[in-house]
Amino acid sequence: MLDARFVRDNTDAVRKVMSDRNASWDVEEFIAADEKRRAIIGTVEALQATRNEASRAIGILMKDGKRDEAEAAKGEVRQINEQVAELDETLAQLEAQVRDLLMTAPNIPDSSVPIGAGEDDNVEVRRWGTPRQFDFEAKAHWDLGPEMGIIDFERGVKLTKSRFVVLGRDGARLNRALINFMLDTHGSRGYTEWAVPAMANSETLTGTGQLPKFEEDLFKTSEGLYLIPTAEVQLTNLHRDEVLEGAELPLHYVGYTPCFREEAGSAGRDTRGMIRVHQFDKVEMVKFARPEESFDELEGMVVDAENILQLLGLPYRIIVLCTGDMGFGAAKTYDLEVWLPSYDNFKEISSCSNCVDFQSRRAAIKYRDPETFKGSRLVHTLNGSGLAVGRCLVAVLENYQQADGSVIIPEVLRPYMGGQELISPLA
RNA sequence: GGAGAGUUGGCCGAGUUGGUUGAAGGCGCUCGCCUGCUAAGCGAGUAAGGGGUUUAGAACCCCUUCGAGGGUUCGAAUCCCUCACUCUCCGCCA
Repeated sequence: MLDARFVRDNTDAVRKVMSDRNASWDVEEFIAADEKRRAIIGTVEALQATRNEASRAIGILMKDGKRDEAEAAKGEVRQINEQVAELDETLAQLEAQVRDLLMTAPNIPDSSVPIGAGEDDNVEVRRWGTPRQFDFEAKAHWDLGPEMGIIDFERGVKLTKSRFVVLGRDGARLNRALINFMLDTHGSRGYTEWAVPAMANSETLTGTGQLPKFEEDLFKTSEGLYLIPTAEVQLTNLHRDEVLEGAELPLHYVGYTPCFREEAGSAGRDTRGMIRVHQFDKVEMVKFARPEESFDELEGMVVDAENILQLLGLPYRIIVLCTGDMGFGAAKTYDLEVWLPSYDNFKEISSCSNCVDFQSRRAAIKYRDPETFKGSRLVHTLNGSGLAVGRCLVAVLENYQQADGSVIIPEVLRPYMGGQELISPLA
């Protein structure tokens, strides 16, 4: 959520930002509604002030036993209340309008973000590793997995529906090994681990920005709860409506959860394999930081995500998303893209964003630091995948496959698989 | 799922015959004093959100908020209704 006062005072800047972002957000409508709203608040509060005073006077009259005078004053107050009730109705409408507008406005990109229309304008920052040259015909995971008996697309459909997958045998173990490896690695670098519910209520989803605008992307239960699309939602909302101590910042959190996405509107994209499915596993990093340090923390978070890929020996590149391609709540986003032979290209495996105060304003996450300022201020929140487990599994299979149909297990994962070095093809 | 008790400021905790109670007291925290340092002690301050004024990184004024929402009333933390959550007992169950 944007700061209403900021929008009010920087209409031109906001207008430009919205166009940079390809967002159709009506600045004029907001300004008009907000102005009306504030005017009504003024009159309502003036009326309330006189009413409060009159009420107090009645109390004194009653105490003094001046019944008649008190009764006369009551009528006057009743009239004021009628006026207030009437104004309150229009005020409620205006407040709803202003809130809805504010809730659907995307975040303002940081000045360092490249301006661009879409994904073609994203800028590559750096690369690591060299994509392997295969001296045999490399297989895509959607062929390799079923042949090895470790990915079962058909039974995923049978059990649930399309875009759900089953992992079997060493595929299931590899998945679990990846999760534990990622959690342990981040844990050893100072991230506190959490295990959180896979379902969340609407306040939680509103706090991180999925609601109200993106409800169609979420699975909803009959009780009005939602399946989480990412652990970011839960890890960030851990501190909703809390005031953190400045001395304990920055906080570095990590958690593993399954993630659920409707993928409404992505029909036809990445339909083969398990790149885009309704349920996938992900290890997520979340940080709470002071405003002045949040962009440094973002760089650090990218390094922590990279570290996983480097330890796994998977080639990747890093890009900065341009204004037109950034997510709703982000002020700046780096994507990590891993090399996938089946795509003959890099594919997103992590997205690390600094949301600055966009989420903390919605979720009321603040911090105090008496040495530096009075009262409390909004913290900055950051989140990043560390990493998407399913896509990582795919990357391992495809990049480490051998001519005989087996797959070498990266060394760092072997301790998590009982020392096993190889996933063998089905006999 | 059934019965009962509860939900007050950063924390603990008073306040239920409705009326200067946004709320006693304590802890914590901030500033000052005192002591050779620390501790103890003394004094002062210390909620959030919103609107407005101004010599505007600060100050002042007003409104709202005592789990949430609604109702009664001139006036509600205090009375009534609905919901959520917590605790205790019972039932059920990984």
